Amino acid sequence: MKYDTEPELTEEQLTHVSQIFKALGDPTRIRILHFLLDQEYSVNEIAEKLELHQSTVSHQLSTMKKIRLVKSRREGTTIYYSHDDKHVIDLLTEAINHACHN
Amino acid sequence: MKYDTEPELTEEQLTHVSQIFKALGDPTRIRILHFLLDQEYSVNEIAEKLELHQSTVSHQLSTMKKIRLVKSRREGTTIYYSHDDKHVIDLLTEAINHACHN
DNA sequence: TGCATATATTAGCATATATAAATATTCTAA
DNA sequence: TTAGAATATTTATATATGCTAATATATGCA
Repeated sequence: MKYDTEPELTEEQLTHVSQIFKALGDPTRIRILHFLLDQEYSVNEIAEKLELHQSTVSHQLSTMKKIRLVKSRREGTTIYYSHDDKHVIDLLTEAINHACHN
Repeated sequence: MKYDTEPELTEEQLTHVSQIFKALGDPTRIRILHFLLDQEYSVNEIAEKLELHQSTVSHQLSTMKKIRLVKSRREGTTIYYSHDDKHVIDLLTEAINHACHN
């Protein structure tokens, strides 16, 4: 039996890649990330615009921040979020573009 | 309050895109898809090479087949699987490449 | 200090899903 | 038609996760 010559994935690669895809595998997180495509927004702005509970947005932002998909910036009591991984944004927009003409 | 001018994602786009990312968000499925990069393999070959239970491989292949990530071909009692969405393969390899130098 | 606003965290619930063992199905060959 | 091989399905279990309400924390201001 002959097998592929592709190099095996390392444990780290597997973990990292699946973590990112897992984060993108939820409609709510996709909506949030997509909303942050070109501009930063506060938690409340995101919640209002996307019609989500404040705690839901905060929670999902925190999960995305843990794996460096978004970053935050404080201004008084307000915290602005923006995306923090251009490559992930590229993956997302490519997937969306592909979903369009399909 | 001013909001982004990006077009809102449609329900269909959201569902489709999150479905694909969700499928890629599991290490076992990534290993299987990656193993199928350049060549088709039978269920047993995949199970042996990746050291997974036969039922696990069969189950994961069936979930990926449902959403057209893989396709199958029968030859006697053996069923060969291969990937069926070049674009998803591209997303995967891009993510892996990025994970390498990171 | 005390109050209001914005955000974060906690806890509970419901749902989803990954794995594995056991069983069933499908096909080939004798 | 019957046995064996390959794959699929069923069932059970454990784990993860998304959402919500409630509460906590942090900041700015009177």
